[in-house]
Order: sequence, then structure tokens, then C-alpha cells
Amino acid sequence: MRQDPLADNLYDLLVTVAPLELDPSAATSLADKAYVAIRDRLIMLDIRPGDPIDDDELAKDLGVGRTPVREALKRLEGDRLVVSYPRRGTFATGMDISDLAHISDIRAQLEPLAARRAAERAVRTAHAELDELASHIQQLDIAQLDRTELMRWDLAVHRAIYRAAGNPHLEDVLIRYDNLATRIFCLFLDRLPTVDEHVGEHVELLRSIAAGDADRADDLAREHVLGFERAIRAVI
Amino acid sequence: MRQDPLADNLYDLLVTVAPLELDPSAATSLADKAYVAIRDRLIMLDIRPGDPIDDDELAKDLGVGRTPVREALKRLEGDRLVVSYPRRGTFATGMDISDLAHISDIRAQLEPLAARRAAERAVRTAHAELDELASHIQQLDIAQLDRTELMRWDLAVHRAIYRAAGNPHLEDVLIRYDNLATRIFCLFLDRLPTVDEHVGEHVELLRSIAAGDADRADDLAREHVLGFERAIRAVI
DNA sequence: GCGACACTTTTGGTATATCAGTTGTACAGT
DNA sequence: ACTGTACAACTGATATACCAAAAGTGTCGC
Repeated sequence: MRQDPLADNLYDLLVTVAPLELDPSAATSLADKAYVAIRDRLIMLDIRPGDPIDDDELAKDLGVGRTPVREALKRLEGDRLVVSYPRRGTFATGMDISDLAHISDIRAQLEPLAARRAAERAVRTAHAELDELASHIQQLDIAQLDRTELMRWDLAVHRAIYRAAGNPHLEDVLIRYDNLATRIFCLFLDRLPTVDEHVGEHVELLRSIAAGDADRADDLAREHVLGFERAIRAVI
Repeated sequence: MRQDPLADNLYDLLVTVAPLELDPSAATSLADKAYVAIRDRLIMLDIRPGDPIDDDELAKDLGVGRTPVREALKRLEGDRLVVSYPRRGTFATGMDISDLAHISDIRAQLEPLAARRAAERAVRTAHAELDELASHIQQLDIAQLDRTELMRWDLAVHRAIYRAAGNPHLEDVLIRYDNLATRIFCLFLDRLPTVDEHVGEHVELLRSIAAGDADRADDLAREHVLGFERAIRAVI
């Protein structure tokens, strides 16, 4: 599935770990594993919006008991990735246009903030890592990547910026809405013409943050979010 | 505890109900009840930062089993109101200056957004309720209220605005950080000289939203958040 | 014969009890 | 005084029991 060792490493480091969990190597509970596994299936649309979710089946599938799965589903409900109707079952959350608008409204405020804060801090902390990430992405041959791989890089870039912003709460909320946005992204991925452009914006954004250009990072991040919303709306 | 029927009504309507739970009269599970009860104790500092939390004791105290309490604590961990160190216990989250800065940074972006959106929508939807709430608060004799009552009104005002903004996701995240901010507020409440001023800002804010003055609502909300941070910092 | 109501069955949710594993602390021995 | 071992406490996991709701089927009445 993932062959590139650097990609693997970065992905685990930036995406797999639960939000604000300080120690990536810490023993993750069964519930955490279930959470990450199910969340990824939801985001990557292995479980599509509206699909019913059978906790017993998932438990067998992941080789754990029902309790950690139920716990994971509770967390995912908090993330608005699943909804549970009492005595009817749990389902992958449906999606509509207004959700995209609502999420973009929030992200249009917070992504620029994170980019700005990251730029302010990066000059003395994480500029090397961010530059490295930018270079790595620039080298990628986008046309050759499958969508899962592409999404993983998208997630990795955003997580790196959130982390670099140095505000754990901001990181929390941005991860949450980035997951939701990425899910929408996946939903329209095959209809979207300009995916490479989207990735190009990442490189610019990372470079400006690494260079400590807060104003430019702010602008680019905002344009990135707004451009995303426009791109989706164009193909609806 | 709460005598004023209007206050009671509004509080339950705006604060008690779980975020995005559409139907306030819906049957709330024991886990929900435990969540609200424990969250309130945390915010109102009946359980102070750093305090250990004994789930068994809480379960007995609330008259429910351990499971709903544990479920509630899991949710509260997501809200960053408690932290759980595996096999050591769960504790009320500690607080420091940087938390205030981080939270204010987020709220300074999102509270104005919510106020703006609420103002844009209020003219044709909720302006009557918001005006009513403003009048009610204006009539309150702040000096006579105890801190719990004061906090409840503070929460009620903010929740009303979040709801009026018509963006469930925004409501989610703002409730989350309003809880955290209110907890900090409570922590410094006895040292804070200008609580009545804070409430006065609420009236102005509500009125400008009800009048549909989005720009003014935006400004007032931002100033409200920033003023809050300044007020706390002044007494540290 | 058709429709409506009631009962039963199935499914999913909630709560409690139990078990295992881990960590921290205390006490004793060197 | 320091280290090692043992015990206690607590969390995390799972199974089980109980409950509520919904859907389907059968029977009775019109």
C-alpha cells in the first residue's frame, strides 16, 4: 500500500497519531487503533456517506472486541464523521453543499491563522523540516500517484503546518475540519480537473512559512481554502 | 439553585443540551446527563484544575453506573477538560497562561465570524429572541447575582449567538472553547474588577446582531474576546 | 376478502460485573 | 540509604444481562 519509507514515516508521524497525543511511540490502546482505522476508512470513502456501520462486523474485521469499536465510534460521532440514531444504528455522516460552506467558513479563518503562527515560529524552530517536506512534494510525480497516496500527502502537509503553529488547541480543531474537508475532497476527486494545482499551492505555502513570511503565508492559506471550495463548487 | 423560570428555561435550552443535538426534548441518555453534570462541575470549578477524578465516586454521586461516567469522561477528554494518564487516573486539566493565549487566538477569529453570520441571518430569523435576551440581561442586577448565576448568563448569551449563526460546526467549536474560556473566567472571577462591564458588552453585542449590523457585531465580538484576555492578564 | 391492530421477534443500546495487565508505592532486606 | 519485590489500586477490555423500539406477521373484525 505505502512503499516509500519516508512517506510512511511522515504519514505515521503527522497523521496517524491522535490529536495532541504528545508521544507518537506511546502504547496506543485498542480504541485508538480502531479510531484511526475507522476514521481513515471514512475519510478515504472506503465507507461512503450514508453507509450503515455494523460495530460487530467492524470489531471482527479489526480483530478487537465491540467496546473499543464503540468507543471509537463515539469519538467519530464527536468529529461528525458518523451519526448514531438510537436504536436504529450508526451511519457514516451524509454530506451536502451547506456543510462545505460551513466548514470552509471556519477553515477560511483558522488555516490562515495557523499558517501565520507557523511562519512566526518557523524561523527558529521547524523551518528545516517544512522546507524538506516542500522539496519532497515538489519532486512527486502527481500524475503517477493514486488518490490514496495523494490524500496522504495532502493530510501530511496540513498536519505539519498545524503542528508548527505551536497551538495545540488550534491543531485540534484544524485537524477535525481538515478531515471533513478531505472527505469532501475525496468525494469529488475524480471530477476535479486541477489536483496538481492544489499540490503546487502546498509547496508555495510551505516555503513561505519556512521563510517566516507570515503575511504571505496567511494569504496563501486563505486562498488555498477558498480555492478548494471554489473548485468543488465548480464541479457540483 | 435556579429560581427564575425564564432563566431556567433559557439555560436549559441554550446550554444544557449537547452540541448540535437538534431536539432539546429528545431523551438524553445517562451518558449525556453525566457529561453535562461533570462538565458543569469542571467549568464552575466545583472540580478544580489538577484535581483527581474518581469515576466510581462520581458514578455513585450521580446515581448511575460507571460506564456512562467513563463515557462522559472520554468526551470531556476530547474537550480538553480532563486528561487521563493510563493506569494512573484521570484529572481535571491544568491551566496556564499559554492556554489562555491559545484559546483567545482561536476565539478572536471565530467569535467575530459567528457574530457576523448571526447578524446577517438575524434580521429574518432570530432578532426577536436576541433582543429579548438583551433586554433581560440589561434588567439584571449584576451585583446581586452570585457567580454561578452570572456564568450561566454569560454562557447563555454566547450560546444564543452561536446558534443564531446557523453554522452547526461553528457552534460546535465555539461551545468547546467558550467552555474552556469560561473555566478560566471562573478561576479569576474574584480578582476581576470589571465583571459588569463584561456583561454590558453582551447587551451591545446582542443588539447589534439583532439589528443586523454585521460589521459592528464583528468588531464588538472581537473586542469582547480580546478584552477578556486583557482583563485576565491584568490580574495574573 | 381486506384492513387494522396487537403481539412477538429481532436488533441495537445501555449498564454492570468481571478479569487482566500495568503502574506506583511501600516495606523490608541487604 | 538504596534497591528489589510484593501488594494494592486503577484503568482498559470484554462479556453478559437487560431494556426499548421497530418491523413483520398473524389473527380478528368489519
